[in-house]
Amino acid sequence: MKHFSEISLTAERVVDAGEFLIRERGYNGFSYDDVAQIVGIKKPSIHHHFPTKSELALVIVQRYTHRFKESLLEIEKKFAKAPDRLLAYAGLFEKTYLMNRQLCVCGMLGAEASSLPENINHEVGRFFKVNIDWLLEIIQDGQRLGLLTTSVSPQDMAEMMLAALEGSMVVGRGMMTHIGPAKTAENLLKVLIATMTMPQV
Amino acid sequence: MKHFSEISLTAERVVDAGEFLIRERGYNGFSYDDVAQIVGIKKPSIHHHFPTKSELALVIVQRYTHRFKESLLEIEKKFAKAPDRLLAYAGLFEKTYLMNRQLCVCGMLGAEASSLPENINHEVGRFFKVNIDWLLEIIQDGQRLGLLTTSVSPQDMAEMMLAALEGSMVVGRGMMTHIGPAKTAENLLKVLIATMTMPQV
DNA sequence: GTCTATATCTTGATAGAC
DNA sequence: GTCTATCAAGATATAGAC
Repeated sequence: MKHFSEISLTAERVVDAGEFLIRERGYNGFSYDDVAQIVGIKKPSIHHHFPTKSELALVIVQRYTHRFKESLLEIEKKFAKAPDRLLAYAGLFEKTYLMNRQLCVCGMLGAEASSLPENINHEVGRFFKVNIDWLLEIIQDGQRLGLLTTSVSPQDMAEMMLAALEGSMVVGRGMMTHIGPAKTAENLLKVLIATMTMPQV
Repeated sequence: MKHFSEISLTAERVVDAGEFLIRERGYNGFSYDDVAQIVGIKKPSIHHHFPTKSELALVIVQRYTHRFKESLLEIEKKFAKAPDRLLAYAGLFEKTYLMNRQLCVCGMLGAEASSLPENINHEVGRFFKVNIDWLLEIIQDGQRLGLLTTSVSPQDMAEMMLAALEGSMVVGRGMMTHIGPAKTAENLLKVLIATMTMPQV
């Protein structure tokens, strides 16, 4: 199977369409014909670029993770303090969520995990690990500088943050309120910003 | 369509199987044949009880929400303080999540919303509203008594809590770590428990 | 690379006998 | 209520011409 960085222009449009459909309807909710209609070519042509659906999904997730990592580097360049970086991080999810409430590719695939090919699950796990690891570093840095509370371990805080963001999109889809990743991160940050902790009686 | 409280014994087993399959694979990930095999009758018999798939799903969500509300009342009886109630609340999700990482029915359907019949989405929205409303009351109570921080509005805190719990199951599915609703709630509570807030310099 | 044609299987759903 | 038989549609996938 080809790496996502060396595929043709048409193949890239196929991946674009596939990513959109996964965000919108999930792996079990779209077909090769849906992809074909978006790209504007026939079904067998999609198979020419990606013989099986799982191969297509795999490339979609790999490219998604790769791009996400690039965005994380940009955030580190652009923002210095942990709270600002975390807000910008939430902005990555918010960006696509604002487009018709599109889910995170791996949020959707994570939910569907039990009915997905194992190689896809593995790749989704990698995405989450990349996220947790990055958050971990940012949070450790923030705690060291006294910008974030130390009442929760960096690992736990990272997991909590990711879970809250992924969940805000899922819940937001099912409701009419304005809940979403940006708002959720903003509120979460309010309680994660370091304060002199003196438990009440 | 019959109300879930007045269906036959067999129909109830169909709903049981359907709920399990939605939690496990999602609406787009199971078929009437899957249900039939679990219940131990043939496909047309399933149609006899629930003519269409969306009707079945609707009853599943309605019963799910009803049972969830009952559990919420039990929590209020059993626990007095807001933090304890919130931990018990997370326990409701943890209970099924421990069984092979089963998702919340509405967490799954919320993710799939864009490819679901509108009446199902409406019912899923109702479930989330029930949750937010209940959390809102508990949190308001906790804040009044000084048990929970007031640095976030009750509404925002309720949404954050629900999002974090739903998300923890989605992310937990895609990873090998022990992330899940109970652990997430525990950590979230650590930063939501009221403290004398004195912002650091 | 793209197409038409086709194979094969699964899906949600119905007809009608018991 | 349950079954066998069947349907029409849609799914993933392949063969082979252009």
